[in-house]
Amino acid sequence: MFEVLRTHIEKIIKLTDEEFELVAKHFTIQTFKRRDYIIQKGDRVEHSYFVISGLLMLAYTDESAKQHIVSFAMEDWWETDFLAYHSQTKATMSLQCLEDTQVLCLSLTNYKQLCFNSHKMEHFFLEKANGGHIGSQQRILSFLTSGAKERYEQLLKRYPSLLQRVPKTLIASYLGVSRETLSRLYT
Amino acid sequence: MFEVLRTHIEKIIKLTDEEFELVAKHFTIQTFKRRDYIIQKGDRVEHSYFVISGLLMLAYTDESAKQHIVSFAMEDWWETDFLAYHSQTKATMSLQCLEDTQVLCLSLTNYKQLCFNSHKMEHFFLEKANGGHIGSQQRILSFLTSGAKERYEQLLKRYPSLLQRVPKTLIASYLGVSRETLSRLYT
DNA sequence: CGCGCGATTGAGTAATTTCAAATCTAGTGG
DNA sequence: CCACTAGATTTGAAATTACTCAATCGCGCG
Repeated sequence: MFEVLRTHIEKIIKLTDEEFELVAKHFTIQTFKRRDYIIQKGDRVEHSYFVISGLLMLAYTDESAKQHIVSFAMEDWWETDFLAYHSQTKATMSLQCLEDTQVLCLSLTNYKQLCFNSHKMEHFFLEKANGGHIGSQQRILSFLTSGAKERYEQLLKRYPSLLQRVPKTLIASYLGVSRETLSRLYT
Repeated sequence: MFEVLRTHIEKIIKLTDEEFELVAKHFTIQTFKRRDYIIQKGDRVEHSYFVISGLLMLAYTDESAKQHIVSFAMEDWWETDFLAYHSQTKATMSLQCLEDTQVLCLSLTNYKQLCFNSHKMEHFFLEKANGGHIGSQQRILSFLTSGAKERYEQLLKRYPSLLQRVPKTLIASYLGVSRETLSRLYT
């Protein structure tokens, strides 16, 4: 279980066994079933989640009950409603399981403690945050520069497994087009 | 000059005079004129920039020479081509001055040194990176959930001064619509 | 076999783009 | 103070693209 986390962290910083032991203590494990909500709109967001196995979607539901997918989170990803998490406000988005999923949970308190006590871990989170920022910026770029078709191709190129794992309706919602339009793109 | 930076940093962490002295040594000052490029596509990106005064735009130019604005950077903002900066690759975007602008430059080496030597500063950058990630995610959300008109209103609400400072053509390019469409929105 | 979910297709409507032309505005030089 | 110009903005009209709503198709599962 925790080996996945360790491997993940050690892509960025090296930890001794004792150090990793200490880090691991800050996490709890949880398992969810397909369709379960980890976070629902309005919840207090106590944790961020590291996905060990399974697949999540971070989605916003608008006034007319339409879902918009901000992000998919597969194995090795960190996800939560980061705004609500860091600013301790109510969730505006929901985090839902698209498959049976196992996650490691990190409370905000433990996150801060980890950062405060370990320069290395703070560095790790800094790298992750930078990566997240860059990734989101690339996604913004794709909205500005590419039509839906190109965005679709880019997505499949980057995450080929996604098409196998999620219905096209959700892909469409991630791309920002209707499912009908997506369906008509590649004909 | 540097007081602006200090005030900015101290919104997040407190520094003694000596500590700030040390931090300040890692920066250099540069001034640019309106229309100057700070970064051009293809450049090595050596620095990230803290805007003291003036206004920048971070933009991507596509195959058909059309500009797409990823971000405006006003006073108190950090900007650069973060992907190129952190991964030490050539710039894919350009950073250009929309007004005469004064910036503090932080080289990647100095950034790393600062992080390595100062837990506080690393914490500062972590907070900034988290903020950047959250901000970008909100922008993605606005593309998914809102039409161009709403995005325009949100932008003006958040940065009322922007309309005074930049031509609408650029606003349109930031919103992802043609200038003609933007012009027709509020009639 | 038939139900239900997801994907596709069709038709009409709405929104956006493109290209071209007209208008407006701020700053410059006479 | 005025005329002029360059850049910015607006407007018009046709063409494209995407959306909605509805109907149909395909397939796995009880």
